[in-house]
Amino acid sequence: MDFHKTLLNWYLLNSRSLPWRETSNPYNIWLSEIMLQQTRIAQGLPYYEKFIAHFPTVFDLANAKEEHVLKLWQGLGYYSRARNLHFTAKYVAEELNGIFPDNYKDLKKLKGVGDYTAAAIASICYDEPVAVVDGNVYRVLARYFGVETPINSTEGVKQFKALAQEMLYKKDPKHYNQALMEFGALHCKPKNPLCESCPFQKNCVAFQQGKTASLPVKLKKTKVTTRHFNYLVFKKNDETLLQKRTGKGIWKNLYEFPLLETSEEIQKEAFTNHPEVEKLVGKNFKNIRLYNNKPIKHVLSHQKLFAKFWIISVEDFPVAFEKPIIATQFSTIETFAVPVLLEKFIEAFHFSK
DNA sequence: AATCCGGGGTG
DNA sequence: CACCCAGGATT
Repeated sequence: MDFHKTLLNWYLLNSRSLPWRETSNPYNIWLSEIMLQQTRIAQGLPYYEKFIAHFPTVFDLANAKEEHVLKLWQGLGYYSRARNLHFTAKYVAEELNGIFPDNYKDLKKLKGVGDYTAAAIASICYDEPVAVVDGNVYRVLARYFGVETPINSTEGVKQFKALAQEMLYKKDPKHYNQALMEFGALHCKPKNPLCESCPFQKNCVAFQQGKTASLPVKLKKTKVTTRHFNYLVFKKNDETLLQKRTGKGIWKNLYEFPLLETSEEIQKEAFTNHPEVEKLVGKNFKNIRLYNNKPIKHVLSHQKLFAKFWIISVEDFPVAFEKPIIATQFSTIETFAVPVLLEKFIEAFHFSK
């Protein structure tokens, strides 16, 4: 049996019911594809529902404030996706009359839309015969054909892209593409794939040669740096201070308490004597208490963060900040987009005490 | 070509 | 703990 026939038959019996499968509206498909980049469906699904409810059309998204978009994106990670999403929504609404490009080549010009996403939208919305190559596709093809080229090498990317395009069932790219990804996600899983019930068993090189567990091949892992964050949680009656993260680096355009980063974990005496702290609050160390004696560990893809939250009670807020600062009632913090690390602190910390 | 960018699930 | 997820942008 042909590969595509077996695949599409499997898909017919095993596909999940998902909201973006009920439509061919490029706005919905685009939104879902951006959200699902490096993100599991279970994690992205509630965000998709939330965005569609708040922004039914690309015009609604274009007219929103970036702050609102980031707030709704909060917790999903890779926040450049949200910023690019908003940028592209404005572009499509204002420059393209709200009409998305209808082909792979032009879709790829949109900010935040790369090879994968352009192929997904083009095939799903417009039946263009372009193969998607995501993590699932790499895995299924590497195993089925026994390809040992590292999937994240330049050579591997080229090879798998060509292979995927060659295998593509051009008469129905929309369902073939989704079927291949769905098969990788549900059946040909990274760990414990369901080989015993696999319809490709007979022709799968990895299964025949017992290589399933070692495919696909991937080059090294990224090295993780460690950082130490000290958050200054000012407390003036029911108000506190927030700053917006700008420039490069993590959490761009999200909010946080004023931050003092140190090269090592810092204890109370060193903290109160730190020049930056003295500059802000003087030597009034009696008003400073440490919320968590043990640093809170927060892991990102390239960084391991250790955070201490210092509660600083004041009668007047300092004015010596270098970056713009916002005074807000603690109960109003929830309107700001903050990293999950801070969201957890805010939830646990009872500001009135 | 390498590195950066989140957060959560899985084994 | 290591690995992965419906990747893309930047350097």
